[in-house]
Amino acid sequence: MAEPALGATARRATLKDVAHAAGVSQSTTSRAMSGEGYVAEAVRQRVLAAADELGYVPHAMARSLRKQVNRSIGVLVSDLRNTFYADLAAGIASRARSQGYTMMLVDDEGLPDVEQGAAEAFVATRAAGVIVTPLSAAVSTYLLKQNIPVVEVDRQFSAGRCDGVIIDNAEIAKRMTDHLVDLGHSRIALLIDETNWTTGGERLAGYRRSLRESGIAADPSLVVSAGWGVDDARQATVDMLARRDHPTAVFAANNVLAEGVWRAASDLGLRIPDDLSIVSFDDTQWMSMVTPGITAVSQDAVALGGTAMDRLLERIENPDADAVTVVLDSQIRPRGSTSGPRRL
Amino acid sequence: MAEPALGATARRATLKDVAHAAGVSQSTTSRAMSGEGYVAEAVRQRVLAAADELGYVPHAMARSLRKQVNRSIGVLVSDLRNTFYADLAAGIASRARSQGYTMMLVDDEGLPDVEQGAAEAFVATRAAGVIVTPLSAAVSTYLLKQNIPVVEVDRQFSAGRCDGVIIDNAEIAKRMTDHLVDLGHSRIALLIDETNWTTGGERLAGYRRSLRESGIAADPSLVVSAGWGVDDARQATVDMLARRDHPTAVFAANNVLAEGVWRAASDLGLRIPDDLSIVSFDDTQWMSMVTPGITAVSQDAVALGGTAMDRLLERIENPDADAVTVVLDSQIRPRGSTSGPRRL
DNA sequence: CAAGTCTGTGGCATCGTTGCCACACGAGAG
DNA sequence: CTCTCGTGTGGCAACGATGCCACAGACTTG
Repeated sequence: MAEPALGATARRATLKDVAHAAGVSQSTTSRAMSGEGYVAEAVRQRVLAAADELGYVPHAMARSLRKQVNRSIGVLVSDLRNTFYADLAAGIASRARSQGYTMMLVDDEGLPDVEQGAAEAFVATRAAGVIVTPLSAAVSTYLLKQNIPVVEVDRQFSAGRCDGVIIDNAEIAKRMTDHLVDLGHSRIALLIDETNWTTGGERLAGYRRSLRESGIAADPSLVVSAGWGVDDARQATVDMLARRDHPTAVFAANNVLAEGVWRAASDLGLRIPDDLSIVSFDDTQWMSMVTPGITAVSQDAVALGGTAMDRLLERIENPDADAVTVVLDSQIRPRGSTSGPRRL
Repeated sequence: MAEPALGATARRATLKDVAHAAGVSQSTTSRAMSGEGYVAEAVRQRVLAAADELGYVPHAMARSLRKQVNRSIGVLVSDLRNTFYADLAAGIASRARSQGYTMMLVDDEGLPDVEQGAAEAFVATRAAGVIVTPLSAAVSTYLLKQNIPVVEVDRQFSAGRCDGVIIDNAEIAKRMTDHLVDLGHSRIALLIDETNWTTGGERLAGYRRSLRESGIAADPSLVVSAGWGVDDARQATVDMLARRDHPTAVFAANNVLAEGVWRAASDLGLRIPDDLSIVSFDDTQWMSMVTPGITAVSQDAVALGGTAMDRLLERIENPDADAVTVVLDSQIRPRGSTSGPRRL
């Protein structure tokens, strides 16, 4: 390939330039490059050589404009710095790439304004589809109205109106709570960030169902709203444990909260699980490395992302099929952070 | 905004449609929407109302084609599942968004073919610029030849030919090794994945320089090439520690390797730091949570990404300025994983 | 030998925007 | 009364690629 002309404005080569260099028309050049339609072998070679010589790369946007198709998708996640979302993105990216799609990624940082802006950007670029961990029903509603296929992943706000890929949060949260109940705990705290999303809502519902079915009176003061950060969760835990009727076990509703709980326990010099049992939603790297390990609900975020991409591709293929919600498996990984409550 | 007509093909509204609905020409509509040029206030209102009514969203690609500018950048990282790269991407994403750029993200999974493919995709979409953690000089060379601004981050293969944002790997690796030497270690292993990238190469160089300046004979068998995964590193560590002349301290060249070392030590029932001192490059979440904590080199990946984006923006602004390499700060976080060697 | 088929090529409209240019109209100046 | 000017509007040619269509030869077929 030739070096760009020094000093020259170095305009990028277009089809026209290639056509001119090869001494044929644009139509023929286009046919030669794409392999569609009749082109004499000698001419094809000449065109290909000219294209290579000029370092020609087809203008994807021009092509996309003309063909009215776009092989790029939008992905909207809440926090790339959280491994859960990063893994999700990795799963989507991997599958998208293998299917020849490019991925526009936006981290909305939990801000609805950013989410809305990203959705508009996806519409503006005429994305073939969007995968989103939604903050509310607004995104999906907007995108569907704009006729863009949407897959909600992790959380669901538009079940029935668009596809979703989730795990059974209520069921697994119930089973996790059952585990603590079976060990003899009756004062079990749930540390949670929000309960308006389906994730939080269902985890809370599962927790409550477990207690109810076990005949344990639910104490509302044991459902603690921590904020969004590690330090908030740490503080909330310290406060909670300072109470006279403190819990003997804590269920952290996600990995960030779990870190806060763990650090609080560490600050307070509590022995786990003797002084306090800890379980968590989301199995992150550190939970299998600390001593004792943290018993956690494990969901495969990469698979979640890959499945969401599969769903999106099928939806693009077949836009009018009924909305599908795929429920992936999740497991409880029992580790050392749980035991029976210490006798008071 | 109106619902899309049921059953109708629901073609997305274009400028033409808005113009027709407002009863004016496309030119006027364009002017009304963009605010450039003369438009009577009454007409502008009418156009805006029509646009809103039709749910009109400008076609970014058509605009980009016509205006010959593109506010989107390409980002190419090696492994989104590694928090280092995820944080890097988060830093880029945040800054890109605030500057009104969209981000196309590709995870090359360490594969040169994927890297090259991504570079071609970025050229095809006429990205305004690219930020890359390169696998070789090939990407930058290719993109620069195509006249696309490039910033290399974390690693550098084209110093002087394009911008870079890195830390001083050699210096900090030397200081980390010094720390071990100061504690009395003389058999210090370096567990490393590769030494061809500037990261690995410089970390090795720093390690060697420290030993040389401390008058410790370098034992080549103590520089161990582990593979890329945790299990490879774990196995390599087990093998290394089984040797008669095993090291008393291990320097893991990144967080993945460190996990392998840590798990191996755990498997072998070694007490840290009494039986083995461990230090690591890259300070990941778990290193401050395990007991004892792992002494590590901490670099702010989010800041690295943000700075790379800043660099790219300046480069786009001023394409002909000399190439700049920004060196960010890094620190050693001393924790409990290091002490003097046990007397044999 | 006329009609039809197959191969190979170029012309041109089109995708959705933008922005230059021309033009139209009313007001104010000479 | 003409001339200029400021305002407001529409026509039209790009941007880069594609694909329909027409057409030109060479060849087969009845």
